Amino acid sequence: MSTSNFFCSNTPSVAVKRERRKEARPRELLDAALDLFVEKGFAATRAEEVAARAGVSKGTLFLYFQSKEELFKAVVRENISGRFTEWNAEIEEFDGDSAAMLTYYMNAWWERVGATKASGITKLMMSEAKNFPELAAFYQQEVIQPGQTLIRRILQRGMDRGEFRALDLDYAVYSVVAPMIYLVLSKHSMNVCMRDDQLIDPEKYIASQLS
Amino acid sequence: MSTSNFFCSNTPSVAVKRERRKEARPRELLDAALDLFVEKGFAATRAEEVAARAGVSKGTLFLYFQSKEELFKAVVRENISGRFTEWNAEIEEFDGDSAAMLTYYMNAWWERVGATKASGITKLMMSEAKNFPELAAFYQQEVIQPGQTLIRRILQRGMDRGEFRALDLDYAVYSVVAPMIYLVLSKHSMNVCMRDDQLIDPEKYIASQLS
DNA sequence: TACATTACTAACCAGCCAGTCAGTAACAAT
DNA sequence: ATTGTTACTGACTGGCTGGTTAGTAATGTA
Repeated sequence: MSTSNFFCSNTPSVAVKRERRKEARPRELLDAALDLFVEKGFAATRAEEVAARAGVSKGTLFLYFQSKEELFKAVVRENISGRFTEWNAEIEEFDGDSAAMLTYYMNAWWERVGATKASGITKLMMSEAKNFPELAAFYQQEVIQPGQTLIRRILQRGMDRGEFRALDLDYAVYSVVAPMIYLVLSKHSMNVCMRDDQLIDPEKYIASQLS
Repeated sequence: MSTSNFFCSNTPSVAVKRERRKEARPRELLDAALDLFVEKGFAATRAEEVAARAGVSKGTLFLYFQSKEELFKAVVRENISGRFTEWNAEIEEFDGDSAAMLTYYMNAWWERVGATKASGITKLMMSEAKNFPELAAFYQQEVIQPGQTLIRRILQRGMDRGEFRALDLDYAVYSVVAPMIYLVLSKHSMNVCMRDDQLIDPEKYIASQLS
């Protein structure tokens, strides 16, 4: 204790100037949380660490988000499920053939989610779903359900317009999703053992899946 | 407290008869550990739980394994890396053409590892490697390294005998490994969203990869 | 039966972390 | 300046878990 008093005059120059920015905090916290969740997983990410990266104290984090799980849900909404309304709208006004539409959406998804940090969430859910059933349920109904519905609508459109043959929808949806999942996993899990030139070229891969 | 005293005479009939079975404990603990690690991941599996499933107390677990990480390493040795010596030996005496050899080994791997609980270890490492660098290093040199070497030997044999065209070995090894990884992941991560009839048929899948 | 050995247990400790809250200081209004 | 509001902090709590150890009881021996 005497020590801490003795030295405390050395460091106060770095004394953090406390700021009040109510508007900016949530986004900054969400950004920090996305980074850390993707990097270390949900369980292994400590709340204090998220707060520190966002430049606030742990207390502040819990001022804006009720719990660590709520923080995670907010990250998912911000980066993934929030986009479904936008995409569902785009479907209405798209007027090419359905194969082109499918290609467009798969590439759009890759650009806006697959290629970004957000895709780490997918991998995270796969590894931790069992340990956090509530989050798994949330993800199921907030991401998987809407995603499958979206693809189903495109496929249905193709069948209605006579562009696709009659399909078992459940199976066909999976055929569309599986390669995208594979892309994401190879991006997030196999980087370690792959050289740059071994990385899959997403655009070619998507094209090759649409035979 | 009065309550616990009050009721304690009800349950002692189930009083566990303590057994001394020094020989059997390690295997029982390893089996329990494999189950739980695969089911819940490394970090989320509690030592006491492993002990309980093996029918001993936590103290006993640490009597046989120095730490949780050592327990994990032992599980990996028991279920994966222990088999490499056996397989390396088999290579010597195999006398078909190298394509058949490759098919044989991929199917053998699927039967003895991929299709069993042990394949869950692969998924586990992918999700938790970053949080446990020492385990990652261990897995790298105990599993990935020998595995790649094994495949390399087969490919090299094929090239030496003029059965395979000249290959970039690093790349070719990955081409062999990737589909197996995909098989394992779809087995452990996508069961939730796949119906039985959607599950990939491993044998056909392997065959289709060998074009 | 008496004694020795040791596999096994259960209570305990130390450290970690999500979540809380009494207090502090930044800013606004007057 | 003075006062009021509230965004923000950091010390604290309670619960959990990896690892330890003093003690207990199962088994062998004579």
